[in-house]
Amino acid sequence: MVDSRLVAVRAPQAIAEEWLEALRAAGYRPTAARRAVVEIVAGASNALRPQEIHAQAKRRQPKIGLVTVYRALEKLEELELVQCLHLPDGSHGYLAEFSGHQHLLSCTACGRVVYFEGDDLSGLVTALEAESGFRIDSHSLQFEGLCAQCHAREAA
Amino acid sequence: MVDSRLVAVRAPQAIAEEWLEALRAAGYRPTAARRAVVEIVAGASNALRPQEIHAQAKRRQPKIGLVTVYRALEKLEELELVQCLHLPDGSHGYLAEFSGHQHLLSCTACGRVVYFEGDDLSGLVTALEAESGFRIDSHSLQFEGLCAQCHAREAA
DNA sequence: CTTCGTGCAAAGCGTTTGCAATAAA
DNA sequence: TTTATTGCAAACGCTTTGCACGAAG
Repeated sequence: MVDSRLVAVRAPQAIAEEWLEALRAAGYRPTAARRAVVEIVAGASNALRPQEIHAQAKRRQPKIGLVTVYRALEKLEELELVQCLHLPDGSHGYLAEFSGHQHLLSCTACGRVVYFEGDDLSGLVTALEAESGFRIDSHSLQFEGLCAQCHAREAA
Repeated sequence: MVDSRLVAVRAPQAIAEEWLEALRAAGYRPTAARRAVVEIVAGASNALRPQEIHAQAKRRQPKIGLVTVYRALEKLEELELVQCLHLPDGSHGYLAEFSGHQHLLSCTACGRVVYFEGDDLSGLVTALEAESGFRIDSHSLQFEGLCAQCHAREAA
């Protein structure tokens, strides 16, 4: 039996301030546009597409362009503050990257994402390396299903 | 400790004939274009992009179009003969789908793919369902690393 | 003033669709 | 002949790039 543990999420504002500080430390300017993107992604509980982030950001910064969102995400990804995941339709979703090695559980209906950690794949990795001759560097483990709300909605 | 087992691969020609028969059975016509695509994908040891398949297919069927490759892959995927995986750059790679639930181990250097089965994630799934409220439908587990050849080449 | 960031427009890429010509049943 | 299939071109959506304007240090 493998141990798992859902990950506690910190306050979005705290994360946002932390990210802006990290940007500053890396020599990037904490502009209004970047602040908007940072606050949206830090406060989201599911993976957001650049378009969705852009739509939300325009409510705060009406003149912000989609391109600026892409470029802000690029910086955040570079600093390992957000992670990018490939969605089924080929586009990308961005979400906060928490410390440590974690995996995702995503809802196929609403896109909600929950993180967990505590998988222990080391035994499998060792066995595979011995059998295949590969040197295994990384793995990705992702679960999909329906979250409680969507499950209830489906039943109705 | 989790058990793993590498998967034995059948002869490419046998797979190709099987796929053509499956297409026929599903009411699709086994045309020259489809034969080319089928033989290429069935004989590949790594995931191929539509463009790569097209390039190889043109050597047999010079007039074949990229679109035809996409449509052939669509049918093969529908019949669950090939599976499509999302590559890091956002494009897709296609490869033979073997029976049973299997996972991949891919080489980051050369693209070679090895399959394995025997992971047991049921305990983790049960624990996650209880903690998150999700109903988990599927999971994907993928390992990346360097295959023996590329590992040796890197050392040189 | 110098450097970085922005927005716009246009290009790039993988993929999909519309349609007339073609090949299979 | 009837129906599926093909190839071409064009459209599409997501993402990236070039460039001049604007803002931050």
